[in-house]
Amino acid sequence: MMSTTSQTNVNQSLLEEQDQIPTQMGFIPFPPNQTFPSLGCHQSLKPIGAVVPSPSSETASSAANFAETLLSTSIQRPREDLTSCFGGGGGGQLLSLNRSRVNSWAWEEVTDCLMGKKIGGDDNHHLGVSSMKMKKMKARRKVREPRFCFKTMSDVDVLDDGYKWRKYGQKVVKNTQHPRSYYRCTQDNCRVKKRVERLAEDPRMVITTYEGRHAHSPSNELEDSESPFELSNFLW
DNA sequence: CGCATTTGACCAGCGC
DNA sequence: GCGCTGGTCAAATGCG
Repeated sequence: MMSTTSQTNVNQSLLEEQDQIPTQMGFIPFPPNQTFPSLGCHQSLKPIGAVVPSPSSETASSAANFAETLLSTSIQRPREDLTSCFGGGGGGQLLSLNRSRVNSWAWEEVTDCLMGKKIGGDDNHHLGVSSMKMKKMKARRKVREPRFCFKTMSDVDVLDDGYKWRKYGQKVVKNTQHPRSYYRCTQDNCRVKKRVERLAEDPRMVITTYEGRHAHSPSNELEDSESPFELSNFLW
């Protein structure tokens, strides 16, 4: 457990660190005193902000809507507040507006997601082994899912979010001392992935990035009395 | 023995 | 065109 004072300090330091978020996504700080029950967080886990694909000015309001959808399941936050986080309120410079070519796909698809479109159709299942492998190799670069990530103050790397994950890779990325871990949802028809890494500047901070939508409910029936319903809402 | 994790290799995308 | 980097695969290994 950490005090409110130290949590505030963390939030302040985060505002300085936002430009160093690896994916250069937008950052939405959570209210210091709020917990994030829909993530199934333990008390030791302190989500302090969410990161979404960096919005351009014309899509800032959509980003706010997106974030609102994600966050409204567990915390109450005025819409105007969110909008200001994305620069829509003027002076709310709480995120990096760099929209690199690398993550532009993510931003566009998040927008598609907001519009209710289905993305990432998965019909390439019946292929010969070698060609399938090649298809996979190519597809894995082209087919991208909407992403959402957040920072968490935690001793443990992997959040207990109610879903079962299988680790499929680990990589030391440039300019970081801590390896990035890659996880995939263990459900057969679920293609959701997540990446977990620690901030180089502050190893106490864990950045978890979710990619894709869950096509099922959380695997473990949460004894958590909070609200499994909210959980499924949040993690798609 | 079955499942999860580790880890080296491979590939595609990107910048120069 | 080449080298670097991130993301993924899959065989090897570990663990219950």
